[in-house]
Amino acid sequence: MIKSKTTFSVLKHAKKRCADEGIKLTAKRGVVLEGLVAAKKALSAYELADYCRIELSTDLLPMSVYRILEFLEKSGLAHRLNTSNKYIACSHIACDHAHQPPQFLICKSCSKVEEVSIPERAIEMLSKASKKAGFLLADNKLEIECFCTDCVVTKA
Amino acid sequence: MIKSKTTFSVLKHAKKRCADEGIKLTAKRGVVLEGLVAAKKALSAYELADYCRIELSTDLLPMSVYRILEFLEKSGLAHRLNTSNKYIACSHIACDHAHQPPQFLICKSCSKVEEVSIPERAIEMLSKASKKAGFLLADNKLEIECFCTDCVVTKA
DNA sequence: ATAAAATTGTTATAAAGTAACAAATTTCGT
DNA sequence: ACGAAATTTGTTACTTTATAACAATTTTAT
Repeated sequence: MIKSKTTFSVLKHAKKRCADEGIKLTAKRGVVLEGLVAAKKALSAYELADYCRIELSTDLLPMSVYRILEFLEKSGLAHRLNTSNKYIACSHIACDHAHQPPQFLICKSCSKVEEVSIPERAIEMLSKASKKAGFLLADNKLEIECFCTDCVVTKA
Repeated sequence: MIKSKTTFSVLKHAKKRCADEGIKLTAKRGVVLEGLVAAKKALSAYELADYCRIELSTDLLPMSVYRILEFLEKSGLAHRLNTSNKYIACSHIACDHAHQPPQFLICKSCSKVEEVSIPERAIEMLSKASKKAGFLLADNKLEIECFCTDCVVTKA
């Protein structure tokens, strides 16, 4: 399989970042991350295991995939989408600056995911409304169910 | 088991509403809804089956529970929380007026759930940010991960 | 009363996720 | 470089979550 320039470049950044921060990106972890970056969409742990086996010639048991995904998430290289039980590569791996907790727009129809940053002001309003109800925002992560433009068009 | 006044009252409202709207709230569906209302928290389908068996003396196979929950959701009597794969009774069963799509504050520590309505203005901001990224909000449902006051206190 | 539709029962199985422990590898102090 | 400790990976078994497929029953409407 020929790695796209983009995937290659993202992985290079990831490796550099791990080296800098003392995060151990082992061979297997690298493969899982590569799969996630190359897939360019959210994948379940099992789908990712399939992807690694078929596209990257690396056999991985689900248990290993889960463990590695947990690691990648802690290291900020991947995100877990709780609404779909899938994982997606962080879209900021190749950036060097720090980032806000992400918000995700998830297409209900085709599962396309976009990582965005909604205005600070909107978060504040959520925070305020929560506080009023006796809750404190855990983080500013948000998973928002949407339809992407493509799916809206084809449906109309 | 002695039904609390509240549960009883909510169920009465639910039955009336179903009668009015031609929704068939059968005996089993009634039991599942009763369990959900009485539990006063989000339950998985399996937890709910246990609850119905133990507290309400009604045996229900998971398959049935899932089917009934699907029905209750369509009828607006219950909500499915996608982030936790659990279900919760709609907090507006006893009201008669129409309601907005709900937002949920979910305690990451104790799973307590509060159904709220965040300000229209906040939704607008989300909608706008989404549109900018090429997504259309599917509905205004939102599941927000929080810590409830109790859990924040006990942790501090 | 009876055909059609809706609901429920039943069995089996798929899919998602985790626990527990063993083996291998890496790290680090001496 | 050597061996103890820590980390990572392999392996097996299992739990939890969810659905498919079809049969039996009940309800609804004509």
